[in-house]
Amino acid sequence: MTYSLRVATAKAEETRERILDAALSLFRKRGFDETTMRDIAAEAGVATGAAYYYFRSKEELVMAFYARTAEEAREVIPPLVTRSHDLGKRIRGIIDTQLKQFEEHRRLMVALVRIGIDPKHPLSPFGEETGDMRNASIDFFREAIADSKPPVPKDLSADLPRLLWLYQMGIILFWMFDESRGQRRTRALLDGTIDLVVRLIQISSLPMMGRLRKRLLAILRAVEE
Amino acid sequence: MTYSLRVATAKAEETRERILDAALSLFRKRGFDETTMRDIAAEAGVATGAAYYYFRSKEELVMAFYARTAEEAREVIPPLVTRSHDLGKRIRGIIDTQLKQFEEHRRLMVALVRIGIDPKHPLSPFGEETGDMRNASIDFFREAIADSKPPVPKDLSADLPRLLWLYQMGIILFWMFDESRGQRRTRALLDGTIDLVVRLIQISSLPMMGRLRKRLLAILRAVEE
DNA sequence: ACTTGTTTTTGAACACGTTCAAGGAGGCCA
DNA sequence: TGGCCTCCTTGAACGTGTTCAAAAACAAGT
Repeated sequence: MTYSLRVATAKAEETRERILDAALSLFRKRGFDETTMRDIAAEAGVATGAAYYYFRSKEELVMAFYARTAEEAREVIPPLVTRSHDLGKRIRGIIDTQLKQFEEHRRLMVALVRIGIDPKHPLSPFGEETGDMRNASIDFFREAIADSKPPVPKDLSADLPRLLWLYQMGIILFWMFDESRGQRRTRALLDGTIDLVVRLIQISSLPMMGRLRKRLLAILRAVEE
Repeated sequence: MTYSLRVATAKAEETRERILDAALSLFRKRGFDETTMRDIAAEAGVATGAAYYYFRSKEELVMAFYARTAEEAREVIPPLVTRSHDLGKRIRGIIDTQLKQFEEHRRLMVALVRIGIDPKHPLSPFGEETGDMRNASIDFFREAIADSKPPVPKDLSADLPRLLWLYQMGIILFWMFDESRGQRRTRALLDGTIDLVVRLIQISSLPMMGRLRKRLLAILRAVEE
């Protein structure tokens, strides 16, 4: 799941990397729309068509970047989660890490959203092709709610990770378009809502709230069919 | 705010309408991406460039459709809201009406979302240029919470309409990609969540919950700066 | 009717994402 | 060495959204 087509030899791998690096460098300097595939190929010192030998589309270059960071995350996040039992801190840690990874290319992710919001598109975060990456990401949250303080009721533990992942996607979306200095509006949103999420889980854990939990889960089921 | 450029004469208005109708007809038959501007112009019996005299881009053709339904909504929704005091029914009515309006062109709206999700784009529902339409839409909800059963606490009445509008946008987004028969997953989502929203407003209205309301509003302020 | 200015229409031209047929480059076996 | 196969590379060509200079149609004043 490295989002690259055919790479059999070392030289090919090197070419692919050169193209991806050229692309990212230009994207950062001029923006996604302002960079042409011809530019990228020229910068990488190959013919125009070469990029399409390794990447199916311009957007897939961005996806390759995303996949690269996702691999990094798989090494960074798990140890981070075990560092504390506080649920809020764990969630915050996961999200902060991802944001930091994307930081340099914040606006670039817009290109992914534009096409990815349609679940039918191959590169959609909701689609099939990205399933492995998505599941890995969801598993971060699965780890986070295991043995956490406050504890998560058993009947939520199957679905909550997916809901938290969705929450994370929302935050990232907001962050991408947050032009405030240092993206401090996103900080405010995180500060306010993570607390809320944890509190909500806590409240719904009360014995008297079993009915509420069942109702919420029923909605979730109905929506997912 | 009709999303049309220069229309000085009646004949021009007629040409514009012919182009828009040709576009919508083709979009519905073949889909947005599969329809070319040359197709549209040919169908309307004009030269390729003519479409760009009336519409700034292919997407603006979709926006013109959206604006058209928005005008319709302004006539249909207000009387509908006064028909009942039940907050849930009112909200449901507003959303159902919009969905019905879009029904025939459900997948078409994807084209708007793709570019509109970026608040910087002129056609974004969050941007400046669409402000009038957005405000009109928000006002539907302002009417809905006035004199409603259950009543809405005063300190929420300024912000709640915008929040409900956001909720509606989320529902519409979900609906656009809902391929279940008759979009019944969206129905399930509505059935479940409208009740929840109303219940939430109800609970937060309890006198003891003044602090919670203040906290939520503080988050909202911080996020909006 | 002629002039002048404005609105509308035209279709060629441009830029860019993408495709593809053709041609190396390098290995492997006879 | 020659033949063959796979992997990689090339750059021209295609389709499409969009622009634009020029022409046509029209309106109004004289």
